[in-house]
This record gives sequence, C-alpha cells and structure tokens, in this order.
Amino acid sequence: MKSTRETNNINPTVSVDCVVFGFDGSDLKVLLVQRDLRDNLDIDDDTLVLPGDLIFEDEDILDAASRVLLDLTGIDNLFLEQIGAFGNLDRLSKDKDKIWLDLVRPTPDSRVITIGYFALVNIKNYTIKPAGFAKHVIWKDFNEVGELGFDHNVILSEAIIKLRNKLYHEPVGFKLLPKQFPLNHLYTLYNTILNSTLDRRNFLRRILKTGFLKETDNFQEGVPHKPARLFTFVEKKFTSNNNQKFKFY
Amino acid sequence: MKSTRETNNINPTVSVDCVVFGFDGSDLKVLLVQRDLRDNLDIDDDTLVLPGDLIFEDEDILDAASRVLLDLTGIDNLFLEQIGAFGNLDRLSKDKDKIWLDLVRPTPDSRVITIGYFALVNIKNYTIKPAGFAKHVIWKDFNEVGELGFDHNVILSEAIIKLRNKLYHEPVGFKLLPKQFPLNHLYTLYNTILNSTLDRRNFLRRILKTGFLKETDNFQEGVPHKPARLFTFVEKKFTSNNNQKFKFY
DNA sequence: TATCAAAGTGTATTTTTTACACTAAGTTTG
DNA sequence: CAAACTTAGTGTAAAAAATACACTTTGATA
Repeated sequence: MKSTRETNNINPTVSVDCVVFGFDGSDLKVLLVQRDLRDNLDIDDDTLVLPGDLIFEDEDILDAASRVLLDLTGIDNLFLEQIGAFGNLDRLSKDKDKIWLDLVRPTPDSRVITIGYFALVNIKNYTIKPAGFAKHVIWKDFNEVGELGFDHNVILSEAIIKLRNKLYHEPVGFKLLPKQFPLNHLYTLYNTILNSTLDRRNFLRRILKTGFLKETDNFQEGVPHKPARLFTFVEKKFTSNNNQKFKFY
Repeated sequence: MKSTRETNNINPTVSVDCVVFGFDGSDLKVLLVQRDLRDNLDIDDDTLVLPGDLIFEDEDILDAASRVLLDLTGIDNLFLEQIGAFGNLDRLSKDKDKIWLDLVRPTPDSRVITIGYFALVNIKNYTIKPAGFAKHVIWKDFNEVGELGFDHNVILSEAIIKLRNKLYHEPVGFKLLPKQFPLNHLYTLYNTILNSTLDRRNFLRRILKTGFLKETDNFQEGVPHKPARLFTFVEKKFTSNNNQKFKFY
C-alpha cells in the first residue's frame, strides 16, 4: 500500500472519506481534519472535513481509505467498513468548497463521487499526527460537530446510523474500548451512542449472556470507589447473517 | 431524467448496476440481462449480467440507476436503495469481460467503479421489454444464477444479504407482492427468501401484530380450496432507526 | 469508624416466543 | 350428495426473555 501522495495517476473522479469514531469514556468523538494545503496557501478557510482523498488509479477503494488513515494516524489495519457512495451533483458546490478545490485540485471542476468508510478505534491507542495533507486533526465531540465541508455532514449522518445499528446487532462496541475494560464503561458507551438510559441490571445480564465477554483477574486501579473487574472481548465465530434472531443488545 | 443513451459526456469511470428482485409466488427471482451490443456485433457471448450502465457526467447516481431500469422495464419511480460501491481493481478482468469491453466501450481499459442498487418489484406488474442496450432480459431463479459477468456475483451476494436483513427489520416484503394478497403468500415469501420454515401460526400472529396489515373484504378467487381473505399493506410512519427494538418478523 | 459511590446480585411480574393442536370452509371425488 | 381433501384460520399451555425494582457488597475517603 502506498503511503505517500503522488501527483501522477490519481483518479480525479473518485475519492474516499472516512468517519472515524472514538469514545473517551463519556462522549462519542469523531476524527476531523481542518482542510488545508500541502503548500501553505494563504486562504482563510478553517472548515472542518472528514479525512479523505482522491484515490489512485491502481488502488482498491478500501486500500485508499486505509492509506488515508495511515497517513493521518499512523494506524494500519484499522477496522474499516464501507458506508456507501455519495455522488450528488451538488456535493462540492458550496462557495468555500469551490475555492479550496480551485487551489488544490488539478481539475477542480471535475465531478467527484466519494465513497464513505467508517472506523471504530480505541481513542487512547493512537496519538493523532497531523501528517500528510491535513494541518490540524482533532477529535470532535459528535454532538458538537457543526457544518462540515462538502457533503460531509450527510456522510456523517449515515455513519452514525450505521454505528447505532451495528451496536445493536454486532459485537462492535469493544472496538471503541481498551483491551480490558470494566463493564460499566461498556454500559456508558451504549447509553451514550444509542442516546438512551438502559436499565443497568438488565444490560449487564444481557451483555454477559451473549458470551462475548470474558472476565479477567484484573481490576480497575486508582478509582475512588470499589474497583470493578475488568473484562475482555472474546473473538467468537460471529456472522451477522447467520442468526437473524441474534440481538447483541 | 434522460432515458436515452448519448455518446458524449459519459463518465467512463463510474457505473451503476441494479439487482432487481421479484417473487413469483414460490421462488425469488432476479432480473438479469444478456449483455449484448447495441450494434449487432458478432461475438459469441451469452454471459448474463446485472442491468447497469456507465453514468452521465451530469447525472446523480441514483438517477442513473433509475434510468437503467426505466430503459429496461419501462418502470419509473422504482423503490431503489444503494447497496454500496464496488471498486476492486480486478472486477473487469475476466477474459470474456475484456473482449466485451473492447467492443463496446470507448475506453475499454478504463478502471471502472460501480455502484450497486437494489430494487423490489411485484413481478406481475411489469412486462420486461428488452429495450435499449440489452438483447435479452430474463427473470432468473435466484438459486439458479450461475456465474455472471464482471463482479456481479459479488454484488448479488451483497444484495441478498441486504434483502434478508430488510425483510427482518422493515416492512418491505409487500413490495414484492400485489396490492392485495392472502397472508399465506407473505408467509411463503418469508420462508423462501429467508430460507427457513417458520411456524405458520406464529408468523401470522406476529405479522398481524405489527399493524402493517389491513384486512379487506376481498377473497381469493379460483382456488381449489377455501379462499383466503386478502390483505393490504398499510403505509405507516416507519423509521427503521426510530425504534431499535422493532422487529418486523 | 462512618460515609460515600459505584460494583455487583436477586427476583417477582409481565410479555414474548415457541410448539403444537385443533376447527372452519370451500372444492373435488366416488 | 356425502366423504375426503386442502388450505384458512384460531386456541393455548409451557418456556424463555424482558422489565422494573431492590438490595447487598466493597473499596476509598472523610
């Protein structure tokens, strides 16, 4: 996989954009970049966008998404899943978007279709390095995301829908947590993302019954109360189609 | 929406392909076309493919999918939903695919990313007319679909997964049936598509409890047994996200 | 040593699911 | 024209799951 940008054999009509979700213990976060120029062009544009890039001609689209995130975060092998293609004719037509495109794209008026991906990471594992194309990279509180560039709010909406559905049907919450975690962290995670207040007793019972959790001999440290036992996620054969009746929570 | 093919301003790098499902009362069907040439070129290629086409530069991708189906079936305003983007580098590289591309595409070696859509239709409503680009159009039994051209088997797999999930969570089975239908048809539909044998009593109870069905005063005619009451689908406010707990069946 | 805060467990009630059995009503057959 | 057949349509007991609370435990801190 290429990790540096080339000027030749770029496909100017197809890009990828990534929605990377993280969880800091109490809030859902999204990774955003301040779109900016490789060569310090002097325009006044602090618009935030999803990390993304045009793809290379000889690059699979999933690889392109991986490359973007590798450049951005130094993380390889991220859990990445496609959200879908976004190809509205007006998706690049805000004034500020056009100014930016004029400055950085060889063919700024080209119609570009983008393919959205989403990823879940344990926020503490990665120190985000604003390398490559983005000057500033930030974890933004999901509820405080304002207007993004291009059609990125649309992509983000699709992503959160997908995340919520997944949380409900697949063992995926773990990806947002450290290897070992107390059950209460998982509980807050569900409540935060699903925007609900589940009954704690019943949540614990059900999540344990799925068999995806294994208790360890470790406990929380440095907490001003009874330390909770830490659990790990158990990789089981899980195929979402397999059992339509399966509800993760 | 344009309904005729033009030779100029085609986007040679992005196409759409449509998976159209139908149900004939006992089997799930897929609409396939025998890829062939607008101008009767004389090659020996009876490969079946999903109906699809390159998009126009000034055309939304969803519109492109609509256009393909309008050309093919004369149906406008079809329920269409995106499956996703398919962009593997080798997706057009089978021998027969290359020969065909050489014959019909202005830039046959161009890397093409395709966006898959899926649709559900009541098979009896539409007489398929092999107009436009396809010489033969057929309803193929889903279980008897062999090797398709390009990466279309992959797209079809994604489509069936999506259909099965939808059937389970959303009131979508109706789209495959006539306006009025006996409950047993819905029951067979579920069993066929989900590849299961649900308990009939329990199925009926549950499907009625959803509130999406309204009984009519009409009954089956011309059946050699007690005629069943016909039901219709009730459009209700349904938002799949709204209630994660909702299970359609 | 008492208090606080969150961990962790118990359980009665209601609701849903499951499994199976039966009756009803048209058509066809002998 | 009655019996047989086929699918329509309904009843229900038992098991399982979801829900709504309440309570006990345990370590830290005051």
